[in-house]
Amino acid sequence: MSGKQFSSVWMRDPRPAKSPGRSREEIVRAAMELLDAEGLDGLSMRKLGAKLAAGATSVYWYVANKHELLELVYDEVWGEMTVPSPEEVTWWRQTAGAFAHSMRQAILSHPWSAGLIGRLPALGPNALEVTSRLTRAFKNAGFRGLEIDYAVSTLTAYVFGTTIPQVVYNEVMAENPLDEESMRAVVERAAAAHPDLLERIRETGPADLVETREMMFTYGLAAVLDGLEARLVT
Amino acid sequence: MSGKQFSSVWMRDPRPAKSPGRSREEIVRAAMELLDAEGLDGLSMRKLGAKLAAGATSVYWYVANKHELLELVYDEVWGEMTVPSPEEVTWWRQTAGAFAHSMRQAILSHPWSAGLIGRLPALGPNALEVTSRLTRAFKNAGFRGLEIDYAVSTLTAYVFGTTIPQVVYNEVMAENPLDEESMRAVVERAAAAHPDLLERIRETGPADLVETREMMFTYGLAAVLDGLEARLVT
DNA sequence: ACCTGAACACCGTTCAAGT
DNA sequence: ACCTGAACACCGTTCAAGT
Repeated sequence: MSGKQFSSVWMRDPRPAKSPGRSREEIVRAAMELLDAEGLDGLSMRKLGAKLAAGATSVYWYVANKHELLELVYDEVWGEMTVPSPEEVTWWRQTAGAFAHSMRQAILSHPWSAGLIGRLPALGPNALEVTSRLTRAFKNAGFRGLEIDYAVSTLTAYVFGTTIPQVVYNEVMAENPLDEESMRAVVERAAAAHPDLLERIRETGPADLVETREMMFTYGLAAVLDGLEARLVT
Repeated sequence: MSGKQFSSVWMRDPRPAKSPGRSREEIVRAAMELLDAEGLDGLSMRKLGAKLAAGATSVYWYVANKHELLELVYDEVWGEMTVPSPEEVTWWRQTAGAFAHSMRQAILSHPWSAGLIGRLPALGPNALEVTSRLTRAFKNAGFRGLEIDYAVSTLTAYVFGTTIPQVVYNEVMAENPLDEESMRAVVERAAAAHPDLLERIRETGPADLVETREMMFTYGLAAVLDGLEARLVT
């Protein structure tokens, strides 16, 4: 396949970290600032070095390569997702719903993460923590055995699957100098061969409205949770 | 945000295409072969030129830049997804299920597409065709207004969300020289702080078995369709 | 232990020049 | 109309050398 070796950061022991010089945390923080400001393509090892007021290659002392660095920042995004504790919330649907919204929010806050999801495994400590808490929540709800896994992956799949396209859409809109009207003209021209789509677009209105997006997300989420609940009752 | 201009291929008129020299189709085909063989990082404009027995930059005559080329190959993946016609299939769940499986299969057949999903909009003719057919299918099923959009996006979200992590997982496994047992050791070490996850892993067994994956996909799909159906009946 | 600079092998893209 | 090669401005990464 893609010849290069992989080797995740999470599969090797980290540096001793004596602390006199820079730290891994500092580097990760700087990388995230660069990413938030300039997007995925805006992050280069050289720019990162410059931002740290260091030589272009000093980052390599703390991180084996760029791939590892991306794994680290990706896990930071997982760190912004929250799963309420059983003490805070009693109904499992409330737990699942709160998590889903926080996951969506984390990705929207760091749009570059959408470009990472298809390339990095979610194996960092934060990702594991989130998965673990979700697992416990579904177990407490009464799910058993494989159904726990089904529930967890169906829920996260829904959030990924709805949020990623939205991030992409946001970027197209942001980077295109088209005003709203001519944008719509382009879309309609593209959809001209598909009257059904045209009808949908006309009826929906501008799909970039925040509330519309939020509503669609919440509605689909309810459908997914309903489907899971049906399995729970059976 | 990410300073660069965007401008999708689908938003500008294509070259006249007189046909004496190379063609856009030929280029797209060669690019896909390169991608299938070497993955996303294996595709460079220079290598593509070489594969076409052409100068390194001759591709630029047919395509404005690499981003456009990626949009074109991405839409080819959409071209491999199928939505059964109403004549072939009468029950909407059958249509949705057949589509979901073909979508999953298309992504698994071209793993590099997983790395594209978070970066490109699905605005090509094939993507529109698929979306249009899905829209009609849900409409025929009795969905109305916004619920059609909810249904379409919930379904595709589920497929994206489950298939992408699987592709990534496959790649980690393929590129890691770890045998199955030491791989498991790594995972268990990582999950040591999370007994719930450990239990799940132990109970599930090696998660890379094709049938296990297929089963999980089908099960979660049923849950999603149940959730949609509940909305349909109401 | 940590950081540097030079160097290597690659990129994507532009453009004047060829046919 | 199509293709080329040289050139530009960037990459990620290695490594000997510094402190």
